[in-house]
Amino acid sequence: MEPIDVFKALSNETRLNILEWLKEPEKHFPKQGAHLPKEVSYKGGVCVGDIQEKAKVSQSTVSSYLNMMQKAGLLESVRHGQWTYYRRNEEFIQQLAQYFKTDI
Amino acid sequence: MEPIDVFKALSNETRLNILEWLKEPEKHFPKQGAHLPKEVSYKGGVCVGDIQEKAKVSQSTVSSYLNMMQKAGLLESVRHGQWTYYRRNEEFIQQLAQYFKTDI
DNA sequence: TTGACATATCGAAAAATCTAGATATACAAT
DNA sequence: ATTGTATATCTAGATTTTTCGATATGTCAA
Repeated sequence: MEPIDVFKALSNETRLNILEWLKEPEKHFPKQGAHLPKEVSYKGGVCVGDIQEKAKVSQSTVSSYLNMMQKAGLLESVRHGQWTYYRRNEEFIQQLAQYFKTDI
Repeated sequence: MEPIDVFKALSNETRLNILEWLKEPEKHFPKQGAHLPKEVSYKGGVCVGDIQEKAKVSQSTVSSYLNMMQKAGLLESVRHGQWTYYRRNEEFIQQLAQYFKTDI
């Protein structure tokens, strides 16, 4: 875990919003999972396009944001067909909260 | 509390180090408190010069780092004579850990 | 009150980040 | 095969951050 990369990822309003939205995907992304067939269970995953629409930044920007957050460990993704679904990496975020509590 | 300012403050190796050093000032700053007279009790406070020496960045840089961290809420300071002593704002950091746990 | 020292602030160059549009890639449907 | 759609990558200009040296301010000591 690279704390600095995590903090950098969190140092941006839009990225922080994305992380919060993904806590309650069904609330913030009503159309969520529209393309996800049932045999692929990826609970809470939201595709890039839906996130882009809500975040109101360009497609390339949201793509690189998501990539950055994933590299930092905050998100995980799965590609299905032409869509990439991102969701929070709750296990990592849990560890992070622990790290924060004990190390910061 | 402005989470983004906090995360920006933590997005730098040197600043992160300073925060960690200040968890155990007597360990990391052996000469700590050399100028602090006993009647001023400011436990754990370390003066700018000592921090600069350890951080190995310029005086102006360390001064602005400390100011930034204080504005973010992470540090608090007291001036005594010609020295300014900085220490962790543990109460704030505590709240922060809580925020992190519940909101991130 | 002058000189020395600690810290803060200013101004600027270099580096990093932000963000978009253009293009590439991957897949789906026809 | 071709076209359309979703996402990723590339490129580049704008903005922000980093970091320093120079200078200013505040304080102590002689």
